[in-house]
Amino acid sequence: MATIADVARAAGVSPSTVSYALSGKRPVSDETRRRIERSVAELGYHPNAGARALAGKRAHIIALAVPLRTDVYVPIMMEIATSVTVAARKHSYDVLLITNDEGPDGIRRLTASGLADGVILMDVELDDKRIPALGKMQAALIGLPEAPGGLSCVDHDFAAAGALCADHLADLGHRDVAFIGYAPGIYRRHAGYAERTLVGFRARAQEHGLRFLHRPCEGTYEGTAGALGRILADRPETTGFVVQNEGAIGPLLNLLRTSGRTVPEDASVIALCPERLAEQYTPALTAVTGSAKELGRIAVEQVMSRISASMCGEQPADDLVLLPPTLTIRESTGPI
Amino acid sequence: MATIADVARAAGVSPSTVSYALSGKRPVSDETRRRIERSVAELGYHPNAGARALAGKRAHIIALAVPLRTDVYVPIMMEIATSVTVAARKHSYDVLLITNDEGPDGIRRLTASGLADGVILMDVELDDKRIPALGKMQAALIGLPEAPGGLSCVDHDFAAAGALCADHLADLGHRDVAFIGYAPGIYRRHAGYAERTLVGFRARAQEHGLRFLHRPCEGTYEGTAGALGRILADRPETTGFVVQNEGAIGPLLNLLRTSGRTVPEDASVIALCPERLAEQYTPALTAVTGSAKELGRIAVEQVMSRISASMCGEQPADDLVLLPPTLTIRESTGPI
DNA sequence: CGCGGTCGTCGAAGCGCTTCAATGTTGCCG
DNA sequence: CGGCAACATTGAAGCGCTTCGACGACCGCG
Repeated sequence: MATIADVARAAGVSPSTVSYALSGKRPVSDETRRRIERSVAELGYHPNAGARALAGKRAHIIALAVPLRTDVYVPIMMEIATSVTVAARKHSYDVLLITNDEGPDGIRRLTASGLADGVILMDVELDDKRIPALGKMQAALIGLPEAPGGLSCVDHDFAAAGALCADHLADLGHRDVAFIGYAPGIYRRHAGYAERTLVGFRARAQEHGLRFLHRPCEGTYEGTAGALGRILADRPETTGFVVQNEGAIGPLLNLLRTSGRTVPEDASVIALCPERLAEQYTPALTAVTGSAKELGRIAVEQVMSRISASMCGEQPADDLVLLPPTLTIRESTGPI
Repeated sequence: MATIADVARAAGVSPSTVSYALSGKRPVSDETRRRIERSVAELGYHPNAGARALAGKRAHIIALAVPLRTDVYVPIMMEIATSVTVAARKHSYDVLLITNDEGPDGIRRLTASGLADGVILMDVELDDKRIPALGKMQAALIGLPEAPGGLSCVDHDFAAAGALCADHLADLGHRDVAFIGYAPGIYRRHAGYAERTLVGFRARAQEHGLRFLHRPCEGTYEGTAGALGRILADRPETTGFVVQNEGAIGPLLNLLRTSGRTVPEDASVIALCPERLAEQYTPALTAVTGSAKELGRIAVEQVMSRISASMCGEQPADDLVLLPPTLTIRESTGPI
């Protein structure tokens, strides 16, 4: 394996010059730089990661803490993971995967060993036990904790998404609407995304003078049947439905059909879910969506900026980004 | 951050003794070891990863190359990724994520920089362009390439899975069966898993004297409708269906129902898909499954054994593991 | 009692890189 | 033409760890 000394010898300069030429931290004459670049290419030189980390005091690695939980829509997690990896590479960083089963200790280990310069925490809960473990480690959170003090966070603007749903249904003339949400356990756990969506929806629905019901719902056929049954029993005049539980979408459409309601003529359904999911139903679903890719990309920018700030001895600025959602009108909503 | 020297000072020994105590590469008296362990705990010492990699000539990191493709069932990928991470941690290894968009160069970079000691390639194709880039890097492949010469591979035994389907349908008395496969493009690409399943199914079906049709099928409602339509037109007496395309399962069940066939009374459906998927349909699907977790675990064992072999100067043995599939009988198959 | 052999410990070298202080070189101004 | 920048380059130190060879202490054996 070629070392920096090999390159230096081949280019007829000293190792330090090669280092400076490659890092650009000091000016190097064009002539010298060219010779060095040629030698690097010829020898297929790549700096040794360990040595670089040791001497340079940064590992050029960020850690990505993925959840083990499976009650979230997994493809989204994967999408975020790949967008994080791609975005990190743009900064010449690599991505280390850590799972929750090591718990907060995993994060402590990274901090203490200098393996990673920063962390991205996915699927952050309101009161996430991983946050205290961060210590001095630079971090970006995907999801909003209760107390984001001094941390960088990025998330979908779920409140805006909820509001968008209310707007759309109100615009179409619906007066009685129902919100079919996540499983009760999720609300009990005070998952931020679930609550914020609901709050946004509720507020805007009230502004529009809509009457509405919220029904938590397990993402199963039976769960959905129960939720829908109670909605139609409590308020049979309901014509607008908002679903935030991926598992309930298919059942809901079937149940509406079998109860004699045609979508979108008799009932409008609007989903809070990824594009791909919304498109694969019949009828294709009007949906409010956020970009998972964007989430990952921004989280990377946030850690990167924190890392470079902390390298310069500055106090990294905290930062909160809420990504605006998009409403895509498809075939499942219509005027009443 | 505490260093090995700090620990040594606190324990009243030399740094090398601490190193030996922690690695166990040389005997250390119980008394000394205890003092060292106490100091380690008190100081919260974790060896610096960079220094360890530099001096020890191994990074304690394996890379995991995940596909960017989305025409595979993503949760499986995620499951493999987490099981790899968990298994790697058991060996005190961490996992670095690399995506295909860097292509073979990404792998070359890892090899040259010594960032990773080994690689696991997921979703390996028959003629995978990443394989030549491996060079001297220790690797395990998840999936079977055309020429696994000298490499370690692990995959589901798709042929056995296909055979299991044929067995089950034959046992139940079905004589005319259909295999609803992946999209034609997948067969044209000669994806190993698709072909092997089909081969295994075909051979066993013939042994049982079954008559059967194979229909590639896009994973959409329309695609499935077309495939099923042709099957029922060509051979209306077909009563057994094997589906290997996740996207076709839902549509198939609906289509059978609307064509007046009750499952499992009039037609049996057996799916080649993950458990979780099979369970969520009504009726719950009889399915042939392999364990994704196991795939990841074994791949890790394979790289680990190769890494330690190569550290000892031995030639790592190649290894091929095909995981036997399991048939889980649920509600979608019955005697005819 | 002396010799070889363990056993436990230590000092020092070195892994490949970054970075600082210092050196040599050139060019410009007064 | 002397002196002082500014620039390009270098040697050497050191990051924190592993590992090798060496050393002293202690044991049992002849």
